[in-house]
Amino acid sequence: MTIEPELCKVEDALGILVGKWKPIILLHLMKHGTQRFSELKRNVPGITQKMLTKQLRELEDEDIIERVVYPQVPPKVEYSITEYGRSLDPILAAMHEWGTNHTIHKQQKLMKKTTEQSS
Amino acid sequence: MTIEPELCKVEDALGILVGKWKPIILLHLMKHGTQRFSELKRNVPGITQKMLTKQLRELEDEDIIERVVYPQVPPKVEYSITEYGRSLDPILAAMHEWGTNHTIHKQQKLMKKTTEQSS
DNA sequence: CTTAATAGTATCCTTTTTGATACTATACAA
DNA sequence: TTGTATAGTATCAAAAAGGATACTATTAAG
Repeated sequence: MTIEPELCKVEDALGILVGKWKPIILLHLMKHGTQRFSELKRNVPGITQKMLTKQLRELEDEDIIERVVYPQVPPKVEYSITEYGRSLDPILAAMHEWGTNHTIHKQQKLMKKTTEQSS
Repeated sequence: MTIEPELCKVEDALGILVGKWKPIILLHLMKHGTQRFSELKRNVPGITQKMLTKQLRELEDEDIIERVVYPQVPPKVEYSITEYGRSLDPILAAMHEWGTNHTIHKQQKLMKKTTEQSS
C-alpha cells in the first residue's frame, strides 16, 4: 500500500496518541481494565489533576475511553478502554516495539561515536 | 504482549512522528524516493523554510532520513529515507489505516447525533 | 461545627512550538 | 553590475501546550 501524502490520515491517529500523558494513561487502562480517577493520578507520576482531566476528556471525546460516574459522595468515577479503543492496541504495540529497538539503535550510535573520538 | 506502563517506549516512536509536518514529509520521501529541499517545499503546501529545515534536521538526527549535499551553485541538497527509516513503514501504514477508519467513525457519530436532535 | 475524601474547575504563569519576515552566500548569465 | 536560483539562518511575534496553585460541591463521621 502506498499512502498518498495528500490524503494522509496519519495525523488523525497521531492526534489521539499525542500529549505528554496519553500513552501512559492508555497503557494503564489497558493493563488494569478499569481505574478510578484517583488511581490513575497515583499511577501516572507527575501528572496534575488538570492535565489528567484534560487528557481523559479528549480520549473520551474520541470514544477511546469510557467514563462512568457513580452517584456517590465522595464521588467515584471510573475510566476504561472502549471496545473501539482497543483497535489502537496494535499501533501502541508496534510503536512500543519500534521505540524499544530505537533506544538500542541510539545507544549503539552513541557508543560508536565515543569509540571514534577516543581513537 | 502487555506493555508495562513504566517502561513505555511509545513516546520514543511518537517523538519522531510528531510535528505538524513530519508524517507528510516522510510520506513524500517514501513515495518519491528522493527529493530536493525545494521539491519538498513545493510538495508540502503551507510549510515554511524554517519548519521544513527543522523537521528534516530532526529526522536526520534520528537516522530516519539522509541528507546529501552536492557542492554546486546554486546549492543542491537531496533527502531520502534511510534503510533504518523504512522500519517506520508499518507503523505509518497502520496509523493511516486506523486514521482512515476513524474518520468514518467520527462521521457516523456525527450523523447519529444529528438524527437524534431532529427527532 | 469541623474535618475528610473525591473529582473535579478556575486562574494565572511559563515553556515550547509554530509562523512571518527578512537576510545571507555563491556562481553564473545577461 | 545586476539579477537569479537554491538552501538555508536570524529575529521577532503569536499561539498552543503544560504546570502550579487555589478553590468548589457534597455527605458522612466525629
